[in-house]
Amino acid sequence: MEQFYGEEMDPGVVVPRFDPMDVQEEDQAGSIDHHGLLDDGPMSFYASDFPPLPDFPCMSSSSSSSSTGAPVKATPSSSSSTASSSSTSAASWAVLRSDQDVDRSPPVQQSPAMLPAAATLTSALSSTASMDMILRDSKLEDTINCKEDEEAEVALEDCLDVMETFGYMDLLECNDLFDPTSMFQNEEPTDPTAGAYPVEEFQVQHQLPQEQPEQNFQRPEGADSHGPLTSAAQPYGEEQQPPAVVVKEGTDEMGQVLLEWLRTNRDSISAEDLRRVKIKKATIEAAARRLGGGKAAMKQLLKLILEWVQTNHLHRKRKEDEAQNKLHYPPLQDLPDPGTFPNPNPNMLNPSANSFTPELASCFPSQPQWAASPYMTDHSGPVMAAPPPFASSTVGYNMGGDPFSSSGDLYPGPPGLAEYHMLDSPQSWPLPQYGAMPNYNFMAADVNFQPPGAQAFIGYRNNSQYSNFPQQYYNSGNGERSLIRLGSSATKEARKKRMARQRRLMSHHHHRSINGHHNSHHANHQNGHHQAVMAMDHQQHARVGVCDQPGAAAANSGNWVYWPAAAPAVATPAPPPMMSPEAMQAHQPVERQPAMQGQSGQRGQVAPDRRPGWKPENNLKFLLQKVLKQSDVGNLGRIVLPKKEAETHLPELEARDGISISMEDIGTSRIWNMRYRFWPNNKSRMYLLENTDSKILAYWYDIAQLIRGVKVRQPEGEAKSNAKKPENSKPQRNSNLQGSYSTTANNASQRK
DNA sequence: AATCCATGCAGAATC
DNA sequence: ATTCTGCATGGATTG
Repeated sequence: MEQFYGEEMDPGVVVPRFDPMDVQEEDQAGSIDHHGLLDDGPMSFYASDFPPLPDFPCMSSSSSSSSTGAPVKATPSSSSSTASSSSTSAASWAVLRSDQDVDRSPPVQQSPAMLPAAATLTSALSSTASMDMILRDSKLEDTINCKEDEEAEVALEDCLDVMETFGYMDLLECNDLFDPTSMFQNEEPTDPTAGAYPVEEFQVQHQLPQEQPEQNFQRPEGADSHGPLTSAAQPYGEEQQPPAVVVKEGTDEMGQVLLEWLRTNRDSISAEDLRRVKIKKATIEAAARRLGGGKAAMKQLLKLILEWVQTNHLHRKRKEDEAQNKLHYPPLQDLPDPGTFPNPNPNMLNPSANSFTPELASCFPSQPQWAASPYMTDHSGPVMAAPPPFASSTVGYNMGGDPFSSSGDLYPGPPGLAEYHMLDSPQSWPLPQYGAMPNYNFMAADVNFQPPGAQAFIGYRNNSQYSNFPQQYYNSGNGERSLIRLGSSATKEARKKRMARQRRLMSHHHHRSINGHHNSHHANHQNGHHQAVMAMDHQQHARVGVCDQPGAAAANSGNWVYWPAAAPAVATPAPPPMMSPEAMQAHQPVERQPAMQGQSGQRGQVAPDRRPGWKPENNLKFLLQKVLKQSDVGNLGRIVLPKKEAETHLPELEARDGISISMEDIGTSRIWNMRYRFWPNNKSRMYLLENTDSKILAYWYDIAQLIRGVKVRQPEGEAKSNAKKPENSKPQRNSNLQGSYSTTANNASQRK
């Protein structure tokens, strides 16, 4: 549910009830035109993710009909939102993407030996998702040059953005993988269509002594001899000619870059290292396009890739060295015991394989974020839903800045290496893992992690739900197995950086809208002009959001809902973890984010809708929405739901007492327990969402926060017993929802 | 006319 | 006395 109110309105003006039909186009256009923020900041995805209000297929009649007064003229105004949500969302998105791609990706053509590195790459690329995607080529160059001044710092973050872009792009959406090891293939490219993928133009071949006489790649011992590098990575001793770089016509510059890089790093980078790097062609293409396209872009991209390879490799080597000397160092923390619990991806427990050493990531200052992700313990907090057994030990990174939780303070600080878990590779989360974690509550902070399959969530209990986040067991030290949420960008340092930059950006935007925001905010609060949205993915995750801006209703053909409470236009610093709602409200930026289409977009293009916020949300299925009425926001703690939408998209209710639903706050990971029920009304029903007490609503209003509900699966047996029976001739129910709700109230006696 | 739904209000439950 | 729960009413909307 979200609040809507006009922005940049004069103080004290009573905000007419929002009529999304009147503002959608202008709002969108205005937002885009005036702010040009489509590509800015991780926060932007909030707005972007939400289709326009009128486009919701289930737009409650009350929403439009209840509009009173003159339609709010959409002003290309500012919007606000908590930075926390965006941060967390963005951070989690990478996880989602990474895992989500598991499903989509056909069996990756990787040899087992390649998996770690490939996974590392994938995760590393993806794990930058929490960063902005501002990309400026000039700054990228600065990044590559590793400038140290402040401007360079920004540039470096932009560099990260580039890498982030990699992650955002279809890393694994198609089968075509760019294999850097192809650079070491000794045969000429045979595929005439290879030219379609510029990167493939790089070909490193043997025997071009005139170009690369001194190259001497040492093949690591024990390295497998198969794979694309087979011929290229043949052991060659000092007397052998090393692989040489063959620069095809038209790729001289890139070839030179590669050659130079090879020369520079020949002592630290082996062919084996390169062979392990696999990037999808589509990703390369997309990244190149994002960099401006053309050879220059490819050159930059190559630099980035090579830098990454170098960094990763150096880090790994360093870890290996540390491993050799580990007896000299006491363990920082209890390391997960791979033997204690199955870990589908040993890399998850191998920081060296999945993380970067910050100090080594000289040219990628953001990499420490990738590596040092101290996944914060995500406490469910004193919410309606009792913390599940493992909630307190659930570890995750939460930038949410939940004013009601201490999640922000749970930031564990520099954790031991055991907690430096990089994003896992798509391969890291096979289906069985989900089934193996019943009753673990996992608080998703923001973005959906799309589990490999719906069946993976079978067995969830009430109030004990998996978030759509990848998770990883680890030994908490007390014998309990805990879950590590695989997030990204979790270091304090990284957060400081982001916040610093976001402050700068905020200062740029804040002045334009702060007055209008607050005034309108309160006005709407008083008038109950809020927008309620429920959405869920096609499996078991539901969301309830509160939006306070009509602007979210930009023209859009989206068919799912991810409604921005008040998406900031730019990267916004996460509010202090313990910030009070009031403080958070004041803290909010007020730039309104244009709603953007969430599903369209061409592969490889870094279109707005391809940005991190969208993809995960594509899994959401619209449920319903309504403009909250005064009675909805009163102290009765109940919201009347549109009957049609409720019956269509929500589980059919056998008993009037309905079922309980756990909704997750997207920004805070807080779980709200609500009850979905109905009242008999004449010959019909009234569907309500109860337990939406004033505290929750106030919370929503104050921070304009999006509430996401994560539906709870009930145990299989219970789910079966509660299998919905057709009642009368109700509209077809969403079968996907069945079993996703607990039915604690189903057995409640009818009161009359 | 049928239906939806916002909300007032009565009765029950609780403090 | 206050709060909670649930029903009933009537305006608004839809067909």
